[in-house]
Amino acid sequence: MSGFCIKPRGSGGGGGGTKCGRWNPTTEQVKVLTDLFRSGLRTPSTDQIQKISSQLSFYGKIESKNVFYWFQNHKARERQKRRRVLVDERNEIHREDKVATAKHFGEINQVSEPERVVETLQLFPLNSFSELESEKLRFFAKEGKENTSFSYSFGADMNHPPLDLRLSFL
Amino acid sequence: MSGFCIKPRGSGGGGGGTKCGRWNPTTEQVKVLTDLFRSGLRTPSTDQIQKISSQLSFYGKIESKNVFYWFQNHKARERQKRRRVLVDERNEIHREDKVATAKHFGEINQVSEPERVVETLQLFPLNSFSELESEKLRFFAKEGKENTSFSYSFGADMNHPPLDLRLSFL
DNA sequence: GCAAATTAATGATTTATTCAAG
DNA sequence: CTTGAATAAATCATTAATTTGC
Repeated sequence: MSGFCIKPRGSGGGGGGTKCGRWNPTTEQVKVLTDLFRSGLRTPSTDQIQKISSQLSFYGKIESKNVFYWFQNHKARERQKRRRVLVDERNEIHREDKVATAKHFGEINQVSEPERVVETLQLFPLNSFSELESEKLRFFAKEGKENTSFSYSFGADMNHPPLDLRLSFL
Repeated sequence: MSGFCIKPRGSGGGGGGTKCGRWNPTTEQVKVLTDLFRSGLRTPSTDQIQKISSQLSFYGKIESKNVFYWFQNHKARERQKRRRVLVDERNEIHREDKVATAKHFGEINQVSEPERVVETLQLFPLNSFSELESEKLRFFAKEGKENTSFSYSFGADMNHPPLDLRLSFL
């Protein structure tokens, strides 16, 4: 009966010799976990975690928390991956915001001049909405009680205007 | 005159499939909106919506109603997400065994004197957790009952046992 | 071929949010 | 308004891949 994890880590010092520092899943374990994930399992319940762990223990040392962490990490990193792809697409396509992705393969209207009409936007009637909007938006026409001011400052990208949102809410 | 959206085609009968019909927020816009949401804003007033929209128009085409809908949708979806989690929990566990939380694992660091009680770890039984873990994983500390059976079959490698995962999901 | 050095993956922790009870 | 519950995001840390010099 060789111990599983003999010594997590020495307290001080370099904590060097960590032998059994962390779970190292076998390929079988990873395969099962991945398939479960692909089957749609995202955040297994405690019950599920226990069962999975129990089953996977056949293939090697494993604890429930490993399963828990695995799903957390895998889910997060899949999402991260997706997000990055989307961001890349957005960045590469342009900031011109035309719906470049013709998901709807409908008639591709050649918006030859999307041309940001920003200037017009600035003229946007600041105290009334379009008809359509007014119908929907008059419901919250109850103005809020402005108390504090909220200033929003951007990170570092000076590509955009300074934009300090001085909104009279919050 | 909501003419930001260049009408791709006046025809269209129901005015349906307008290509430009849908607002496509830029990452900057989303960032600002998200930050506002995180700052506590849930249902902005008309004034607030106008100001936000006005500011965000710097980054691309946007209308007030977009802001309005964004907040409505975001709020609703956040809530929906929570509800969904709760429902899942209730359906699958509906007991004291809450969902595994990472918070409950965290204890390793703060211990003043870790004390090499590691040997206990060696006793780690395959279907229960060590004391240390049990403290953290007490949420796992319940064995499940098997409702449905989920049989998992491996590819080809017979190096492993049959392994039929009997999990109560899917 | 082989280790030391470096880089890429990924397991494990910590931190910041969210909604909603009390 | 405060706090409980539960992440998910961000981060830390260690292991495996790989590169490199010999």
